[in-house]
Amino acid sequence: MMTNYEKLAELIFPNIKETIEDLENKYPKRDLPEGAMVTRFAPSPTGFLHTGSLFTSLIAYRLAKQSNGVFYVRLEDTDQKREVEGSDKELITQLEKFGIVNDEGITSSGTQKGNYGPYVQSERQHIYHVVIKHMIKHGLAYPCFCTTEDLDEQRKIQEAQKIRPGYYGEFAICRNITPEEAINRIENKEQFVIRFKSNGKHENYIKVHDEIKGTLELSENDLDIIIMKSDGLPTYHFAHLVDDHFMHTTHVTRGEEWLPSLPIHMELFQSMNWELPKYAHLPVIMKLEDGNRRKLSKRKDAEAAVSYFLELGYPIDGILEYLLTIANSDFEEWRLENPTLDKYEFKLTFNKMALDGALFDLDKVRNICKEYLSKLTKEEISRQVSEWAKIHDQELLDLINRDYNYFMEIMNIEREKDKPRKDFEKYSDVKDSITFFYEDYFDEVLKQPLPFDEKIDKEVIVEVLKGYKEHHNTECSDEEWFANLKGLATKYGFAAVMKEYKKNPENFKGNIAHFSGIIRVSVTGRNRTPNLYDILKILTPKVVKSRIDKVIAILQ
RNA sequence: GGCCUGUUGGAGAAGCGGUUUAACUCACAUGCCUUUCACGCAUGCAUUCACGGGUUCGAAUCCCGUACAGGUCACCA
Repeated sequence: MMTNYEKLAELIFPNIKETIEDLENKYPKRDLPEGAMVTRFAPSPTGFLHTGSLFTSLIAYRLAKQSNGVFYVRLEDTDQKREVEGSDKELITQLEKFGIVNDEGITSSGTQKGNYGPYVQSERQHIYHVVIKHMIKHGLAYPCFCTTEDLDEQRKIQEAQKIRPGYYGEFAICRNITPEEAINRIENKEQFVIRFKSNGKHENYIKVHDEIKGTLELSENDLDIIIMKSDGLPTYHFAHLVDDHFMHTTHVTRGEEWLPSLPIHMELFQSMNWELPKYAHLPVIMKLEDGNRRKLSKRKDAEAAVSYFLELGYPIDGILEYLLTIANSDFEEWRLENPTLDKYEFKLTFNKMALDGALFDLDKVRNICKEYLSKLTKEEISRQVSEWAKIHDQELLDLINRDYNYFMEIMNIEREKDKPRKDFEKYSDVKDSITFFYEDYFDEVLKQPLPFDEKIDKEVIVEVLKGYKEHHNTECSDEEWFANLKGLATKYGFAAVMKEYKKNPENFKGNIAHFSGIIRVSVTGRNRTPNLYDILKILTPKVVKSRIDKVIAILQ
């Protein structure tokens, strides 16, 4: 003999034959070592990867990896209105660029992998319906026939009377509808949603535990929240219950905006008698505007989209290291003590996570990237720059490909030593600082006035250049070359020693800095460069002499 | 507006009742070194931990209030 609840459930879901038990059997407990964490990243396909999402997914990913657990990606596409075509693949592709590769879930090619799928919520409708059917049968959920207008009106009344708005208690009109009436109305084709029948009391406080924030006291949930929309798709709260249960998530990591809905989730899990996962509500990355903090916004802040960094060519590892420094406050110190270890040797912990969101600090990102790039070998940095150029800068790529070994030598200037240069923070900085190594670019430079020091007369410059050209020789050490340069400087009336010049500047035509500056400007077209000796050596004597001739010709 | 959370220098933060006259990193400033630059080195940058009160021999650390900031109150996630 069927109860009326059962009849109602049958009427709404006539085709659902599976039971909760069937699902439990289909998605058995994962066989994982003790302490392994199952985490997930659950984006909605509403656009490209946000810097904040990269942050939360990095944490989820590391938590799983460092505990030999599982990290999966589930697509939360239950809101068709906001969906952006193709953004799901884009999300995964970008995540993969950062080395965040999921064990299960959706892939960049549009397929899915793993035994707990489907990992796309719109494909899981059947599963949600099994659970909802069960809940209706057991009086845990009910159909609600209130229209959006009804709800709006009720909200207005509540606000006017200064009562807490929402669908609860006496305001939850449809919870008292008998199954018989509900059956009638559904048979009359009335639209409905399914609501959860809450047993909570708002006056009761419950202790909730968050891995990061600790134990908090929140009001018990008493809202009869919607679990299934009229289009048959689940709402977030319900999908969270079902998916994280059957996918056996151990730790739910999500933005802290979810904290207030934790009591809802707790009651949901409790009603099904399912084990509650652990929750970690992560701080959100902020931005300072007019003295106020606000969330990093994709619309207002270029750096909110991960693509910004990719396009400008910030090194992936630099970004990741930065995110790790804001994820765990002791990461920076660890990095200082272990400069050569892989960043993932560091173990992320909840108790070192910040309670509130850090301001996104581009200066610090820059510094970390500079530091990172300066430590790479010439092979590695050359490879990274050309990889980037392939996608983002054809002109640079052409330059590199003229002679890859030449390019590598340029990149090697003052590299691979104790105190390497730190002047690249991103790949897009490279082009401008290497163009003068190429003859056609240098000829362009010569069309503009050269930035010689104004204190030195043109005639002197020409004289010095002629003299230097005669003696130019880099077939020796840097020290020898510079000693020779000093000798030459003295010969032309320049002070070889700075201190002597400073004592009596009027006794000299200039100092060694001026003297080397003449060579520097003539050969590179600029007055700030890396070590001159290295540059001269790479350019070869032939090119150096030809450039000096060109400059002399211009000056005369 | 109700509820929740937070507030240590410009930024990230350590500290969680007594060698803290508040560590460290970034930024900034000054100086030194130096052939320019980039490094490097040195020094400076919170007499005080949002404010007010309380507990205590003793508080950034515990309690209360105020202010400010953030989050949340959808058939969005």
